[in-house]
Amino acid sequence: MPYLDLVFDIPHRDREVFTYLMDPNGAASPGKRALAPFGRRESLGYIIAEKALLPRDVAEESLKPLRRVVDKAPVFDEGDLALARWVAGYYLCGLGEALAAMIPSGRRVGPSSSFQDEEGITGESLLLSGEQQRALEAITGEGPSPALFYLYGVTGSGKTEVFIRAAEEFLARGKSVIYLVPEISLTHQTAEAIGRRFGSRAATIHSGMSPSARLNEWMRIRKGEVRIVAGPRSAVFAPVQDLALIIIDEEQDGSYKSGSTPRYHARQVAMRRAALAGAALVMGSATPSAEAWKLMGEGRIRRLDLTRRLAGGSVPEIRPVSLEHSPGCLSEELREEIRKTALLGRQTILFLNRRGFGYFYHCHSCGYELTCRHCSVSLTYHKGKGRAVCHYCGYSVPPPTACPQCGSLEAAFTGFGTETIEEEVRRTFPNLRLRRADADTTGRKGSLKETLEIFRAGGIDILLGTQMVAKGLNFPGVRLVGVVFADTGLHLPDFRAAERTFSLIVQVAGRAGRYFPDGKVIVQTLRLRDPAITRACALDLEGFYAAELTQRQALNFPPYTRLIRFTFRSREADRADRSGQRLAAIAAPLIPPGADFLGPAECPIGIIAGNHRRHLLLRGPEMGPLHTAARTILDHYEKGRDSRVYLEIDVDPVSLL
DNA sequence: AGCACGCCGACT
DNA sequence: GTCGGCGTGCTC
Repeated sequence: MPYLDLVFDIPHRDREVFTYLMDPNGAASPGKRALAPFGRRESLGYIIAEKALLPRDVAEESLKPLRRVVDKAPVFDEGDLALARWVAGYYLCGLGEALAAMIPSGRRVGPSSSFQDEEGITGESLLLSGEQQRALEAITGEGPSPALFYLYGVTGSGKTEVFIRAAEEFLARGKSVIYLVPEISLTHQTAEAIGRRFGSRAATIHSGMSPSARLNEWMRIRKGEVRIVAGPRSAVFAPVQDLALIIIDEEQDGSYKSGSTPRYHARQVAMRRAALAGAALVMGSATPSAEAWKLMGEGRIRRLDLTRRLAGGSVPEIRPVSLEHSPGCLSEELREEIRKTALLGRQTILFLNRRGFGYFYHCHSCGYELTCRHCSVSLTYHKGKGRAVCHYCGYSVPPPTACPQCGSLEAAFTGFGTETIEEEVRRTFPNLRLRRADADTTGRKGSLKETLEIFRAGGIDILLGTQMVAKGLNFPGVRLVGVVFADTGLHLPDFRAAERTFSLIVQVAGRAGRYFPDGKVIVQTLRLRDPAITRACALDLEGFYAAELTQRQALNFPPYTRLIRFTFRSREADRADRSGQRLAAIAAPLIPPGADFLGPAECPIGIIAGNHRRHLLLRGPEMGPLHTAARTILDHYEKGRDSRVYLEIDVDPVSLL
């Protein structure tokens, strides 16, 4: 066939498929990538089809030949293409953008593989508890399709072992498994464990690998040499043969949602892939997302409970403590428990979801606030760097010695971050060994891993950190967990704020006393009565989700509705305003029955890096009609759009900031 | 998303 | 006069 259809990784406006002349060697075929003359340059394109005839409106003379075919063997097949088409349709992006997100960008396939076969690969099979055994049988047994499961169990109840056993069972049947884990924190730990267990039959694909290493693993997986792939969200696209099971660990984790086009959610893609392949899907967490909880309640996902902590641990005592009358950021109770823990020769984790030393500079005389020049957020003082820094764009200034506006000395940074805590803890407990782990201390590679290893070995008494110490880590020596300030994020104008706060507290609390019955958790707060905090401290999951779902339903928010978010960005505020208003005017007559739209409005963070931001939310009970409406709206919007306004589309947004 | 073309202000 | 700022438009 003389012609080839290609797509490119560009946001498509009107046209997205480009036709080229077949290359003379005939090396080109669908599924391979090729360099092609594209505009005034050469671009890497994806060959999606061959064809014999040209559409009426295309002249043969306007076609160019390919420059060079990049791949010896196809990097994607019909199934991948079908999935890419679904991603492009669901997330309203170009087919080329979808393919680019699915397939590693490496050009050359080299040697090496993630894991090697070692001695004793088969060992370390633990005896399962009754609950674990029943869960395993449900997942691996014959059942109605689609087989959707949720392994719901407290931290330490042995979810991972059930996942691995289920994987083993499917591998024994000659099938393949994808095992998804959240970004960074759990990726390496789990991937290593999978590698140890499955040797060269396992592979991992993660952001730390070079593009060629990723492509290499990708090709091994495609050839069927690999039967189990462990990795973060992009691993949901791994081209395994005979897929029979997808595992999603820590299902509620935000890193499953992509932050750039296509803004896909690995859970959504996994459900689609599992359905297409006739595979089972099993998610797991101690704190399911509200979406998953609702589906379990409706019986659309089968819930499998793990209620018992293994390894002799028990549920720790979780005590909410008011920070109101504490002079610093450590309450009397927390200080006392740190002391007691140290005397027992055990370890403490302190958690605070905020970096820096002070996050809000305020002048009591004139009311001045120190904010970023390019973003509408306040600057955070980082003592280590000696600068006041913007966490959104990196802009920084030397910390003022007096109010920059009126010169008053009644001006200072208030509020605390991990650096503040570090200083206070060192002052209060000069003899205890403390290490801080946050984005500022883990800049260089491997430093977090090193800190965690020292902590595990007992070389640190207190581990202080942000999110990165909160999840999935098991340290037998930990007795005490202190949540320094649980309220961060609760005030955010985001309908998921309570859910995030709740699940973070429960997750962090799970780090305490996994192997001993005397675990203690202290949750410091200024909102002792906030239901997200009281219910988290009582480990009242049922109560929290019931109340949260009632609220979501009353306010018409997910999971009772679906959302599509349109975000407008421009250097000029009025251009962003006008584009938002224009989209609203286009949308108004096209809103499906039962649906509505919110906005346009200024985004909660109105300016980031000098870009003024406005957004509009399309909301409705079903995604189907919303999609149809959104496509029509976008078609109209494209004609006569302001070229200085950037529009970003987010289907099922997780954050509205 | 690139990448060139083109149309206005600063400088030799 | 021209160098280069970036705004605009096109890509088989």
